[in-house]
Amino acid sequence: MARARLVTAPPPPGPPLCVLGRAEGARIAVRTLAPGGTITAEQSCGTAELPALAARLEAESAPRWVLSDAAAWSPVLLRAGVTPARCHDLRLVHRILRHSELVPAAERGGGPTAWDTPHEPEEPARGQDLGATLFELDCGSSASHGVPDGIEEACAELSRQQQAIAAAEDPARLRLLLAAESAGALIAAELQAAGIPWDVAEHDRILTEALGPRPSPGTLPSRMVEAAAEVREALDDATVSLDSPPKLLRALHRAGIDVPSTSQWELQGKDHPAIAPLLRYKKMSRLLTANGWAWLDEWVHEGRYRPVYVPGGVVTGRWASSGGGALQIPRQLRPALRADPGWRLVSADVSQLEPRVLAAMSGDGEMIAAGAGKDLYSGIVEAGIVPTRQEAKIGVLGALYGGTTGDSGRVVPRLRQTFPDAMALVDGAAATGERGGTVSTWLGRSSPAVEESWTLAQRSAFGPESTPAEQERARRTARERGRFTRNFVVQGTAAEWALSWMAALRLRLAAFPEVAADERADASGPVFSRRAHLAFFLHDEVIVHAPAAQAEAAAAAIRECADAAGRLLFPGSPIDFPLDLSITERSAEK
DNA sequence: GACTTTATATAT
DNA sequence: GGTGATATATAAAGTC
Repeated sequence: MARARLVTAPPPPGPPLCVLGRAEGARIAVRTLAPGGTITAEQSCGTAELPALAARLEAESAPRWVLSDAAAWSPVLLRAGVTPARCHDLRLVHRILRHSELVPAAERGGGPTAWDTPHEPEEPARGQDLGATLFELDCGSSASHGVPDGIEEACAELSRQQQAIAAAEDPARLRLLLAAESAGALIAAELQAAGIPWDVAEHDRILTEALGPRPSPGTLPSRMVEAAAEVREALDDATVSLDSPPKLLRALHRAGIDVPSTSQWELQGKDHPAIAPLLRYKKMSRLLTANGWAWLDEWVHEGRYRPVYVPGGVVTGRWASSGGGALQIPRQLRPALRADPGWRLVSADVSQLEPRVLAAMSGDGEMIAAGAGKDLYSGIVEAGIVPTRQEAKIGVLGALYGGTTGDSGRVVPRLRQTFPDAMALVDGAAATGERGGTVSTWLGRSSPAVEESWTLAQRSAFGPESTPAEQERARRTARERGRFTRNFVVQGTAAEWALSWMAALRLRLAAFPEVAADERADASGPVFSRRAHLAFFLHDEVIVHAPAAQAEAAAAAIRECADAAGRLLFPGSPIDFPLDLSITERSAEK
């Protein structure tokens, strides 16, 4: 696997690097480096002058901005309307390099350093309070809990990272990943700044329809009160709490309903008059507590929902979010996403992203053909492999997740016959994981290594003095890890595709012309009110908020960038990534 | 009382 | 006797 490198890779061609960092006093230094690493210029300014200086350098040379943590620096720049085209996020890059199998172990860095600081969920991350980070920059408190942000520390870390990248097995591939990850950091900051256009009245209407009118504080909405009364009546227990699983479970047992838990899945199908109202109550309770009026008050201001996105927040490279459950917005509330007057929502999601990514990674011609230009699951049906689309879907998901029982267990062996290359890739990843090994995505993000205790437990379980229970437990944890690594390679590569898609799209949209002053969507802020911009991202789906006149062009850009992402990751592959795309004023409940 | 764990819901 | 991945959020219950 590891090929000897006989020559040092030449420095990559490309734009100059501008490293941003704190200098003496309250100054901020901007150090310009040629691609080879030599310093060609250095300037400094106060915080207030930074946006002007950054805007000038951006216009002059479109550098790659080297930022200790784009999440911390972006708000300062965005407030002043500066949107860097490219960046290198030292914190995110550090995390990838630390684990990547493409990087020789000696170059991955020793023990944890200040650069391993995880994303800090910023305290006032709600409302339009983008000034908080600027304040932190002013008073210098961010250094205490964030990554280092001094100019010398940033340059030293950059230099260390460049050395690790140059020593990597496939530097060009790794650079793609690092550029995509860094672009993601800029996109996340911009998504938060722009916000999701949110129709409070529509949200309130959905809540009122489902729950009854907004109740006074401390009381339940009328339809929940009614459902609760029906449940208590049917259980013949006038006081039982429906919100406490243990108490509810005991009450169900007293009424002769034999269920192991109070979950929806166990309840449905039981024949008892309490079941139907209880299930209704649970649905309503979920809506009220997760996305009710309190959520609306807390998270939506001036027609925008501004969640905090956390790029790379999931081990596989997927994004996480913090605040308001942005990635779990129930489909029921989708109609509350509504474009501003005169604007449109251009929504696009990739059909079967993960199976397509698997087909491309493995070069499985049969699987690529099954999805060519159409629904991949239907393609599997048409090829005569399974009788129904539903079975095709269950089988493919079983292959990605490691399902061995039930319906997926029955279908997966047939897929293994039909798509040997694709299945060999995920099966291989699972086998590596079961052995305690590390697997990597297409561009080189690697799964975390197992704990030493895990390896020891596995070893001892198969030694002479182990009990059957010990062996069984070891086998189970090994299989669990196999399912994790099996899924890691596909989910992680899909995340890389999605980042590449958005990174390209972001640059395309930024080049759109500005609309006239009276056509702006002011709530999106000074930067994003003037032209089509990204407004939402969810793993395989984007929503662009666009002036009506730019909606068609935005849709075309979304499609072209999906094609471009496919070619970037899988050059020469016939794989395609068809989109479901729509231009609407209001997001549709799917 | 502050903190952690469990149960249950949601998304892909 | 367990048998499908990755997550976040809430509230109740458990722990110190």
